[in-house]
Amino acid sequence: MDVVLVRWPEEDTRLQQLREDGSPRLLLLNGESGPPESDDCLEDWIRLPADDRDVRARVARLATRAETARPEPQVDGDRLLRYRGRWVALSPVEGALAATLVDRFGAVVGRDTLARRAWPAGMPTRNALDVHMLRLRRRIASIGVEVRTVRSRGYLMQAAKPRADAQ
Amino acid sequence: MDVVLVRWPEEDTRLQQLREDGSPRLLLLNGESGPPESDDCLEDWIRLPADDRDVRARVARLATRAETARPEPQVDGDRLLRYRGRWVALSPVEGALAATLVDRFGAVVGRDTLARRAWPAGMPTRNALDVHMLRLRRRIASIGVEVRTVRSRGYLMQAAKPRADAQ
DNA sequence: AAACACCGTTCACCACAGCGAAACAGTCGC
DNA sequence: GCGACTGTTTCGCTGTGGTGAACGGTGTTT
Repeated sequence: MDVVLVRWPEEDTRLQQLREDGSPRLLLLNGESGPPESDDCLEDWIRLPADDRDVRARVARLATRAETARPEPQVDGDRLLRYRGRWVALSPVEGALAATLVDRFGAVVGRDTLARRAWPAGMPTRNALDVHMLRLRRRIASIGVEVRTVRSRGYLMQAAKPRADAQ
Repeated sequence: MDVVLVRWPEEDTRLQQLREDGSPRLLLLNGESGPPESDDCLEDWIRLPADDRDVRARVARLATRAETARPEPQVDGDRLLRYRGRWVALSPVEGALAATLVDRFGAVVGRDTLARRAWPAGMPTRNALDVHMLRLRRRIASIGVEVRTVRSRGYLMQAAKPRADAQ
């Protein structure tokens, strides 16, 4: 999503509209005007004149926040798992598992739920799910998605976080 | 909560600690150093020299965000203890104990109350509660929650503060 | 003050179940 | 025939809950 640059306070009307839309925005403060009060994470400001790198850094940060504000991946009709511009092709079974996990992204999905979706007629072996989950994990790691185990409850899909513990 | 001012890049070590703690922080950039990459809403930066009003404005904004973005932890249906975007999976016994403590977050919960919730039929051993409380403590430390003992009264769950005045 | 009981912490150990992972084999499509 | 996909077996790690015991701090009794 693009970050909108707003001169302030000149373009206050435009700012109000952007706030309502939830568009990420960077306010460029002219002269002596004080910074506006807003605790919205998608709004930032900088006082002019400013280093061009600093402006770009704030724009980039707002863009990242706007991206991560809705970080749900999706599985399209061709069994491509897409996430933040990247994608991987999945096999039929993996696609079914991934679709189920994406539906409840960030929450736990039970093993039985996953099994019914992947094998409506019944799971071939108790261990089949584990093996396919292992293969799914290795694929989606390349696009920054991970599946974590919640013992005796199921699996949970989330954005891959570099740090270990907790997410 | 107080916003911490950090000179950057000089105090990088301190910055890492603050990030882990989830403390709101304002980076004061010296000279030519570029702004750090972080999309955390509780982190902001400003280039020195800066107008004092601007620094105060950014500090105030961070403080507001820190206030509003401070919910209580929560134990969901799958026994995940969630807190400030992070989570850990709990075992059944730990989940029962954590749920009881979360219900009275910040207040003391008696040992008998905890024991009844975890073992409705009666506690197996005398120190079973202690052992499970020890395990729960170690687990939840990773997401910034702690359980403190109130001798002969019970236990109290709260946000983990890396405070120096303890002990 | 010393002895004591009480309370809580921490560790080591065990048995069990869930899950991970490799290795192998069968099937299908190009 | 080759590679991708899938199913199956086997081995072993690790989480889990329970138990006993050592350790230490605290307040009370003698």
